[in-house]
Amino acid sequence: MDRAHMDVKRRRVAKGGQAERAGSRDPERTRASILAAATAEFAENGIGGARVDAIAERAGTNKRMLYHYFGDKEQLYLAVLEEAYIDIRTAEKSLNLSDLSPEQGVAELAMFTWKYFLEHPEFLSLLGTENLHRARWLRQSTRLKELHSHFIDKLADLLDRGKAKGLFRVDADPLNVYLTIAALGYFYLSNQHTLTTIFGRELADEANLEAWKRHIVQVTLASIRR
Amino acid sequence: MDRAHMDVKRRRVAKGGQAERAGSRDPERTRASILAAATAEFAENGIGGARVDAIAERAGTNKRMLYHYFGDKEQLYLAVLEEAYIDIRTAEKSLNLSDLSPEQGVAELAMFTWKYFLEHPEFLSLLGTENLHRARWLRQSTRLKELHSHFIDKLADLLDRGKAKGLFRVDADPLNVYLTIAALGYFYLSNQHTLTTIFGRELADEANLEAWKRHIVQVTLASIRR
DNA sequence: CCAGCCAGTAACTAAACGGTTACTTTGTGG
DNA sequence: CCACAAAGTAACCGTTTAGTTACTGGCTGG
Repeated sequence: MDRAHMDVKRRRVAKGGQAERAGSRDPERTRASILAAATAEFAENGIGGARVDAIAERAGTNKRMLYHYFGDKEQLYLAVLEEAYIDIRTAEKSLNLSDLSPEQGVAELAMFTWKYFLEHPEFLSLLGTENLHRARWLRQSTRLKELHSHFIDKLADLLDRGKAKGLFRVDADPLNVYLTIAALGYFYLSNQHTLTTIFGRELADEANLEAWKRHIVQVTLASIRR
Repeated sequence: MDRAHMDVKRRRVAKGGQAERAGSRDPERTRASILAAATAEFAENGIGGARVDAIAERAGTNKRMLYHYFGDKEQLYLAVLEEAYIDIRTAEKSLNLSDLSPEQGVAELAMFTWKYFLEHPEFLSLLGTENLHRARWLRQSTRLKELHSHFIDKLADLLDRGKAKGLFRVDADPLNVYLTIAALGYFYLSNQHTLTTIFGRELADEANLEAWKRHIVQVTLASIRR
């Protein structure tokens, strides 16, 4: 056999759109590939419906590696959840609300959140799964408790500026504002399949998505304006 | 054995709060008991996590009866889903919006929806599960397609009365109003576990629940008022 | 009054599942 | 250059799972 002489340091190029498959002898990539495959599998099937064999196959590797890197199915799920939260909080950091007027800042936060939810359906799905289990894994996670919401403070500052200018109600609460934004986006997207089936409006159509984004901004601002 | 002489037509009284157990020789009750047990099991664990054995045990019967009445696990899930939708639409019929002023009517609908969600966590959970699977079973269901939303029409009438009086914006859309009400209630309750963990506010506290109900009413009205 | 049918039980089965074992391959430092 | 550790493979294992079989008990109508 001369297979040993081939494939030296040559790495497979990831095919567009698909999760990267594990390369040979590249632990970093194998780990990442398993995590990506697990994210998709857990998001599509929930924790009870996800299959360890399916994850290994999607990752282009085998179960042994999955257990090698992540311990067991539950720890792998936790790693997926942690990564998902870290990703959104990291993305939120790119928002610079302090440069904007209070109204623009709230509008920007609402549009950012909407866009993030729209582009990351797997995040919404994982949230749903985690809540089904009453945040059992999230509560365990030490990593995520620290993550907290430094970001609620930034929103509080924004609201305070608006209150000082007499634009916003003095009782406007930052967590309530965020919950309002998140609720309107989350429900529309995560429940779109049952809603579309029952009410017969194609919620996923471009025009409807755009209209709902405007609706979120309008509603959020209306709820805090004096 | 004289077991045969006991238990004649004597039926077990359901214990408070718990799902009724199947009685002997009472097909109606056995069926209902399996359905109640399945509702709880699917709501707690999702479709992939629900166990047929667990359902049979919770129902106080055995698997054979479950397959006898419902065919298989998926058909049982569909029966649970159908019942859950029929229950909420039936409850909605008790709302008499036409007797109220437009503003009172919208407020009443919002409070009704909130109360229903609060008292039926299993319904929220089943919605989440069904959406995870892209409404796969709901779309199959012929029973539910007919159910539709006769109720959106009643809301449209209410809005029209408000528009005629110059109270509501002429572009206020009934489906959007309902989505707004449902979104704010659904997200707060179904995601309460992750939200409470991350943001450290006990969303399930009585005072917070009451405040959020008022928030929903206020936000909904603010979004349609001229 | 009993034949037949329906409710109900328990033990079983084949397949799928999460997790492990025994093994091979390969890059790297002494 | 080779010993060793880490990466990777595939076949395997015990358990759990959805679904079935073979059976019992008892109500009902002819």
